[in-house]
Amino acid sequence: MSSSSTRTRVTREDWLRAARAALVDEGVDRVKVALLATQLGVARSSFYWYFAEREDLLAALLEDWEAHNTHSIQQRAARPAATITEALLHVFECWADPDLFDAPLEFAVRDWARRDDVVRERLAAADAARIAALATQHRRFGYERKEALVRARVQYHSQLGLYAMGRRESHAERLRLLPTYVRVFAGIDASPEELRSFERYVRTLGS
Amino acid sequence: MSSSSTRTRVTREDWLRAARAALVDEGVDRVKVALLATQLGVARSSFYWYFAEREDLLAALLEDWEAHNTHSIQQRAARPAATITEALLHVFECWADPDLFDAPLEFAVRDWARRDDVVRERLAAADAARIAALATQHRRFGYERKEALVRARVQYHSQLGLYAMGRRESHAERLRLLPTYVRVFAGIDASPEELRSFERYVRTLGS
DNA sequence: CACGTTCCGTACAGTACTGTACGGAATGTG
DNA sequence: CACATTCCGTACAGTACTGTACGGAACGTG
Repeated sequence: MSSSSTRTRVTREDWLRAARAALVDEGVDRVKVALLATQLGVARSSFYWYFAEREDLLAALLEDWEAHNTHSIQQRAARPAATITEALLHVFECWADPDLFDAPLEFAVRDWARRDDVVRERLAAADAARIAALATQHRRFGYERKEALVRARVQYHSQLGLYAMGRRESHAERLRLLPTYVRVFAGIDASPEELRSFERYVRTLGS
Repeated sequence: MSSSSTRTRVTREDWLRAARAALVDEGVDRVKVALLATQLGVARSSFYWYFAEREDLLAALLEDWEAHNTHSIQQRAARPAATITEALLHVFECWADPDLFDAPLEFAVRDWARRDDVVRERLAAADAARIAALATQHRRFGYERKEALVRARVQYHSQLGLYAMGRRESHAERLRLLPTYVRVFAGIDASPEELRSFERYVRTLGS
């Protein structure tokens, strides 16, 4: 499936995948062309076919992260909903589905940002964009400007804090606490149908 | 004051200080003898007078962190108190005073732990020891085993989460929210005298 | 003021990277 | 089956580190 028509040994995607893995569990400083090459079983010159230099690889990694994680949130936040609780549950899909929001990658990037000014700015911009998306979502349901922003922040920060703890909630645990979370964030309860709909979504995911 | 009696250019403490700074704002992988040497304005051979090798420096850094941050919490948690609220406020001194709990160092070590198994184990042990100290503190005031542990965890995790956010509360903000925090953690309100006593402590700190 | 001790400068290996140059094997295309 | 294209192996510089060897300058002590 990943093989192109030629007898290409590794693709650009393979390099990116390996680099992302290294970034996530070893940090940027250990994303090295030489290491990835031996890991992939090819010479380093393959790398320089796909990328001009190491920096290009890191830039691509950052692009991917931004497009993926930030876009997932913006997308869910923009989805039409009848009530604020339904709208919130749409965003919650990001926290329940690793395919929508890649938490390990997110925190690897946050580490990276501590030592790289460019990344720090991109991260700050991403945080702002995500919170703005959540605030806009609230405003559509009548919250005035200031309260919408505060609620967006609380929601976003709470979720980041949970991830920062390294706490990996099971789907069961998540579903058990869900109604409470929603009540805290929205100020009102979600309807049983809304909760059931979210549960159905979670059940389509693995584990 | 830091100069010994000889014309020593840099001391072991100077190396440690510089290394700690590098660790905190660049990550372990950029704690390099060569860089610290130019930064301190001496040759690398000075380093090898004080340390056998780079690993020794890192080990010393880890020792310092553990002795400092963990010990501060254990110390405050063990201090005698008449009520649970007073006891809690003793621990809160750690969160208010950077000299007691070095948050930037704490998170630099947490990053480090992601890429080093030994550090990961030491960190896990430190987390456990700190939570145990807080749980023991609760048990002295009548909470039964299970509830004491849960309350200790909530308290510790909440504080770590706040730090993880990079949120730097001012002393004023901290004092304003303090009564609420205490009520949440202890389940009851602190007395006005207890709160005043804590405020006096905070006022002895800079800024 | 000899003399040992403490600390550091210089010089030498050795390793682990990055990026470049070039050639060649495998494939698709006329 | 020429022939260009795609990809990668090998070889060559060059840089940034680590650790070692050794000598010497500066001070403390008898």
